[in-house]
Amino acid sequence: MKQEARTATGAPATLWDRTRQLASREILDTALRLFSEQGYDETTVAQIAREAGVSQRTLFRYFHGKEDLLGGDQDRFRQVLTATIGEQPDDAGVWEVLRAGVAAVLALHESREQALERFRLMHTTASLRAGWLEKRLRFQEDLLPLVQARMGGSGGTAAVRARAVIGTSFACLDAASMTWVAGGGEGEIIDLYDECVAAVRG
Amino acid sequence: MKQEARTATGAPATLWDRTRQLASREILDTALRLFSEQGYDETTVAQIAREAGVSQRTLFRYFHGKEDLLGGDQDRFRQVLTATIGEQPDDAGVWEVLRAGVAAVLALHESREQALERFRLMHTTASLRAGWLEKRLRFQEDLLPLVQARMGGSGGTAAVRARAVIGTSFACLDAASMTWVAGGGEGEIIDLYDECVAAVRG
DNA sequence: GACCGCTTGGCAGCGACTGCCAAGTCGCCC
DNA sequence: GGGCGACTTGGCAGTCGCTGCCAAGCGGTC
Repeated sequence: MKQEARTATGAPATLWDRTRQLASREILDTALRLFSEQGYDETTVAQIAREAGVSQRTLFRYFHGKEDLLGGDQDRFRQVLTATIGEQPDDAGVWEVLRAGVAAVLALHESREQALERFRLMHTTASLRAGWLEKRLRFQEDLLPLVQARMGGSGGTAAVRARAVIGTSFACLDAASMTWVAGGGEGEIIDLYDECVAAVRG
Repeated sequence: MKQEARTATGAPATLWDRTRQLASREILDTALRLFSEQGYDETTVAQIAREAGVSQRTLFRYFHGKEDLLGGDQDRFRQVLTATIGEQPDDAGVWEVLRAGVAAVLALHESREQALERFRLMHTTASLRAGWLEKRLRFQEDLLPLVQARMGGSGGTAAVRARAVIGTSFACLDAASMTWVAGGGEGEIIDLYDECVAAVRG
């Protein structure tokens, strides 16, 4: 499996790439549909593969695991997050920087409905939630040097404090999205996030 | 499998209970030893069962899953946490209350070495970390009503803010324990925790 | 000593996931 | 356009965590 090549227009170059992209979408859509209809744990990978028209073996070549079938590409997630935070102005505070990162990540969802469904599944399925939290923690470690550089302060304890601030930011995102889902998708997640940060720092 | 009965002195009543307790310890010790020696993912449940002298089937009757073999009984965890937080004076602030809960949970470890080894395994093994984070999130939901009652404030948004504060507290515990492990177990976790909270609220 | 209840172990089976191998398809170059 | 090489696909077998089921064994009690 090769890295996907694209032309300057963003359209896939070869037939292979086009089929690959099509298959990927088909699998992703099928998975989200089945998860919504019958629940995550009640849906087997074999069923998704069957209904998407690929073999189970191929499905596992496209995605690293069942969890990846929801939420899609976490690499893109990571890229957007680190890029956004990296390109913030130097004089911006840590909290502003992290807020920008959160906003950028939230903007990745294609539609409000899709975002709601994904968050709903995530917060109601223990195994999914665990997986998400784990990935999240890896993002935190990625962000550590970036944030640490902005915090300055005394050397020895800089890492702890940076970790704490990043962890808090994500915890606020969790609290916000959870509440957003509980409220049926009313309002904006980022507003809830702001309220969370205010409550913590208040 | 029945609930374990104990006499007034705390000693197990029947022979069955005593053997059960012995088997439980044997399994737990074997698991921790093997995890330390060869890693969590590299250790199979079958191996633990074999070396502990029980069948695999019995092991799964004692513990709900492989994850429970590290960190032991999360019910006790939950009990201590909610009890400690519940019995804090009414005029104590949310942050003090949560700090007391964290301290009580940290005090549950039998020894410094055991705590260090557990945290080390937890923070270096992705699957374990995921499981821990998931349990943690369930604790957060348990604590939600207790904390929310203490925060008061305007009704509509009380839940979000309570979730954010609890999440932040746990995030600080994570940051503290991670840094503690990275430092080889130097100093006290609770001090690092305090520094984290200060950094966030500062 | 006999009966009842709880525990134990083995077996079969499911679901996620991986390595391996053979067959098929695409792209490119002669 | 044919053929070669690169890449993808599917199937099979196997591992590991985990569960349900059933028969056998042991502890406690009358």
